[in-house]
Amino acid sequence: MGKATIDATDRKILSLLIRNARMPFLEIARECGISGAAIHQRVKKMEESGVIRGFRLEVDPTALGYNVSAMIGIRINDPSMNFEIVDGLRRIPEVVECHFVTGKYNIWTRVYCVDHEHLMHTILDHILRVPGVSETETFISLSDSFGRQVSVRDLDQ
Amino acid sequence: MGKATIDATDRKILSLLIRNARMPFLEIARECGISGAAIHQRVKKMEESGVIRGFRLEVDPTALGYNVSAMIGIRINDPSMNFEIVDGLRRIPEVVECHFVTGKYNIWTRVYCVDHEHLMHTILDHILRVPGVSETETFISLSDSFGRQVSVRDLDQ
DNA sequence: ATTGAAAGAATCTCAAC
DNA sequence: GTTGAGATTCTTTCAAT
Repeated sequence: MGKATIDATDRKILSLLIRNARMPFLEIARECGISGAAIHQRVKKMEESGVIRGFRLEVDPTALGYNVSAMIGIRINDPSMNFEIVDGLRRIPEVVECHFVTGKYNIWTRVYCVDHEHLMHTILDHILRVPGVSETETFISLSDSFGRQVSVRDLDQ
Repeated sequence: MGKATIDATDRKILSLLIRNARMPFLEIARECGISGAAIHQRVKKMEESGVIRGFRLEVDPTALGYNVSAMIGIRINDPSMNFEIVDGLRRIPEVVECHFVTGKYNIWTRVYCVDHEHLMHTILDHILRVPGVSETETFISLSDSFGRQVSVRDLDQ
């Protein structure tokens, strides 16, 4: 478990909100067998403690015109510039994810682009021009098979 | 743009809901300068057309006890088994993302585990035992620098 | 598509346990 | 932590434009 203490009721609340983040607290209350006020209080507490990072809309990228997605492994030539490099990547709107990783790449990113030309432009004119970035390797995503949240079952059992 | 037609008002609605998926429709209505009923109707339409995939709670995985995340590139030995392999991966709860990609890996996944032992167990006893999977390469995520949705600005302009 | 109106439902706070 | 009650606000539908 993490630093914040999460009980079975909290886990049930989380699992319901993961399915539908707009589920009314009163409906959650009926599912959990406690009052709406208690749900309200527990959700607020989990927001404050950081267990809940936010309520997000999931949008189909293709509906917004983003038809190409790719994973890009990045090697950097100066480990002391980590934060500057991430900041540089953050300024590129096509880059939607960024992680430091172990192994042959130093940074792993995911980008969304309109088409292949846009992807090429994003890599050559933006990612490779971030100071400190030395090489990239691109894996074009042919289809998203699935994406979901971590499971909320009780790991302590 | 995608198949569904999205105008500037829809984009504004999406950008507000991406920030906070529980934002009341009446508040969105005030921001957009149209009625709550119109927002309600537009959101419902975007849900039906698939532009909106869902309203999701974003949870901090470490709060649930998942302290290790990794990207895993997978090579498969039988391209005709694609769907069976994805189904096999879907049955592993630790696998939260799965995409077909071009390049040296055929499938790219992301996993969340409690610790390194759990990660090793997940790879050796679950992922590598999915029929059709031949090799894996693991990149442990040292830290998530950022993660966000695609930008909703108008690409047509 | 958008609107206002109206009924029903939900949110949020609070004093009390 | 939990509760019920109450004031406020939101959701949802619908007939009309």
